[in-house]
Formats: sequence, structure tokens, C-alpha cells
Amino acid sequence: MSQPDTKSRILDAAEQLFARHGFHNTSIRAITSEAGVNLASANYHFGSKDALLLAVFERRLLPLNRERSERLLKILEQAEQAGVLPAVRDLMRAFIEPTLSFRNQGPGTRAFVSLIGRSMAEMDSTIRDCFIPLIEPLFKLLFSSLQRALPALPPAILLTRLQFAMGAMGRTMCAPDQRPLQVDVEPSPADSAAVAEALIGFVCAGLEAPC
Amino acid sequence: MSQPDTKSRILDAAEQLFARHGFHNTSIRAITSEAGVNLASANYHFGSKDALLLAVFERRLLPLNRERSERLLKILEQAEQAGVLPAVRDLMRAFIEPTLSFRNQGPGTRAFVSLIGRSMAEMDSTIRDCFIPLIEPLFKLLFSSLQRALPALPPAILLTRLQFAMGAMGRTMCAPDQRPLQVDVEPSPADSAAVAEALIGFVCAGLEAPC
DNA sequence: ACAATATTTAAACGAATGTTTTAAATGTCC
DNA sequence: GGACATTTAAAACATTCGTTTAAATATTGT
Repeated sequence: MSQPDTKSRILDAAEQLFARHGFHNTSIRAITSEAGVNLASANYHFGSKDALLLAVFERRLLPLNRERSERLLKILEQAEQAGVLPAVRDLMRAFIEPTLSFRNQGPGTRAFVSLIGRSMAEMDSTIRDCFIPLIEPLFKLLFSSLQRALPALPPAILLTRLQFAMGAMGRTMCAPDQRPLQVDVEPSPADSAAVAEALIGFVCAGLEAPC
Repeated sequence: MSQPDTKSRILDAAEQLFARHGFHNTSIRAITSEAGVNLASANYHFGSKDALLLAVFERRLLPLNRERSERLLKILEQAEQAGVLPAVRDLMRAFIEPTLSFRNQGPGTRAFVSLIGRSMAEMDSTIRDCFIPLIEPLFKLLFSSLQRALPALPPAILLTRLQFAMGAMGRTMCAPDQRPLQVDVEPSPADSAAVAEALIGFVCAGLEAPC
């Protein structure tokens, strides 16, 4: 092996470039060049560009989703044992907080969070075919958990509002790496924990709003 | 000229395909083929693919933004004459409602709304260079209007929350045309006026939440 | 140490892309 | 009605793309 092994270096470079320029606008040549490896090694290790995208998703999303899923289940369990409804805020925090704090764990995870945020708005089937199956089970768990937390809210309304929340979250994930819209105010707090708390407060207010 | 003129047919086809497959994944050949015109006519009329994207944006966004801008200004004016603060809900309705009702005015406008919603999450510079200048003035107007409506809220907090609202709105604009995440509930109301009202309620609750 | 396997390298392939070119056709205006 | 600009048509341009090939090199197992 060279420095880190070739496979990881390709994943790192792909993650960075997919996040910055998008999947279809990033060539395998750009990836292998950025990674400092031979062009053919990307296809050798991953088979195809599509499979590389899937590998980029899976490397970080599987552990992240496991953590979020465990936190959700623990909240449900604790609420049941205490004989109370789970709190919307606790549930949304379990879903949002690990994702946004992920951003601070290095340049790789930061790019990855951008990539995911961007992928949530993606229409292209190549990307959605990779992405949707990876988050659908967790999304279902979140939805059913929120149903328990808000038993009086019609499920269709809850689903609509949860889509709004996903939109707010997705934008928060990729907006810091976008060229910003210029407004005549100093930019929002760089402290990402504060942004996460603000987002949690925002979506909880919206989810729990009167009907 | 043929049926509708060639220029419009190219714009219609580009709008449809950009929304469905994304800019970089749509070829000029696919556009001109869908439009039933010659390949070279796209470059003849618009000069380049980038310029075609800009034309697609401008054709509908300029009138739409004019309407939204006028509605915002009227609300500010009326509030000032009445000696009261403008209502957050009125301002957000003026910004959101014309956009979402635009979706029901035909297949072209529907695709366009998707394209805009998708573009709000875009990282690619080609697309953002076209898109950002077209919405920045309106966004600034919305922001300053909300500052007047919420004088007690620190501007940095307001900006953060407005980003959340933009994310929720962007997702609402393109989600109906995405392959949906499957949840065990009948999909949200097809009535788009109801969705718009739900969105307005959601973002107002979040914007006005206690700090 | 040697054979077997895994990985890297350099070169090339065919296909698809945005754009340009040339010629024919169509419309406009004096 | 003829000169002129505008629009279409078909072909070709040079690049870039994802992928594959085949030889060279490194690694591993025994």
C-alpha cells in the first residue's frame, strides 16, 4: 500500500469532488488525479462510477444511520418505560444532531454532509437510486416515532410537515459550502452546535404548530 | 415560423428536461430532439448551453419575482399607513404563494418550479452563477421586510431561520416530482393550495419561535 | 525462493458531448 | 420580383467521457 490505501484515497477524493461539483460534473479522471492514483484504479476497485458513488454514500452513511437509529429507539424505549409520550424535540434532536456534528469531524465528513444535503434535493435517478434505499428505513422509523409523539396530528399532515423539516435540514447541511446569498448582515453563527439547536427549534415549532 | 416559434419550443423542452434530469445530464441533442427542431438551432438562438439555461430561468423567474416583489412592497406600505408592523404570515405568503400556485398553471410552469427548487440546493457554479443573481434582490427584500416584522429578533438569527424556511420551500417545490420516499401512509394532500398553506404555517411557526 | 494472486500502470477504445461549418431553404423589405 | 437577412438542415469538428485491455509490478502464501 502507498500512504493510505488507494481505495480510501479514491473515496476521499470522490467525496470531495462530488460534494463540490456534483456527480455528473465530476469525471473519474478528476477523482483519480486528485487522489494521486492511476485512472484505471477507480474502475478496478469499484467497478463503475455509479458503484463508486454508492461506496461513497455507504462508507459514512451506514454508521451514521446506525447511530441515529439507536438514539431514536432508545428514546422510544425510555418514554414507554416512563409511561409518557416521546418528546418531538428529543426525536428530532436524535435525527439532526449527529448529522450536523458530523460536519466538524474533518474535511471529509464535512464534504460528505454537503453531499447528502444536496442529494436530498436531487432529481436525477442515478443518484436517487443510490441514496433513497440507504435512508428510507431510518426515515420510516423517524416518521413512526413522530406519530407516537404526536398522536393527535393526522398522519398525512405530519408527513407533509416532516417533508418541510427535511428540506430545512438538507439546506442547512449544504448551505455553508455554497456561495452564499449576500445579505447586509454578518453571516449566521459559525458555531455549528448553535445552528443545530436553531434548526431543531425551528422544525419542532413547525411540527407542533396548531392545525 | 413553425407551430409555436422555434425559440419557445427549445425553451419548453429544456425546461422540462433540466427539471427532470438536471442540467449537466441533459444534452442539447436531447433538448432539440424533444422540441422537434434541429440540433444547431439551440446554439443559433441562444449561443451556448449555459446561455440557454439562463434564458430558461429568466423567462419565468423575472415575471414571478416582479409579482412577489410587488406583493411584498404593498404589504410594507399598507402596514406603514396603518401604523402597525407587517405580519410575518402576510410576508411569507406573498413570497411562497405565487411560487407554488405557479405549479398549477401548466406542465411547463410545473417543471419550472421543480427546477428552481432543485437549483436552490445546487452546488455547481454553472447553475448558481445563473440562478443567484436572479433571486438575490428579491431575497434581500424579503429579509429586510422580515426584519421590520420581527424587530426584536437578532438579524443573524433571522437569517439562519430564513435559510431553514428556504430549504423547506425548495423541497416543497421539487418533492412532488421526485420518486417519493415510501411511508406507510397515503401521500400528502394533492391539493397544492393546502400544501402552500401548510408550508406557510410551518415556516411562520419556526420564524416566530421564541429565542 | 517461487508460484499464484493482487494491484498498478500506460495506452487505447468507442461513444457522447458542445460547438462550428457549409449549404439549402425560407422569409422580409425596397 | 429580386436582393438581402434570417432560419433550418445535415455533416463534421475537436474534446471529453466511462470503460477496457494488456503488460508490468508488488504482494502474498507455502
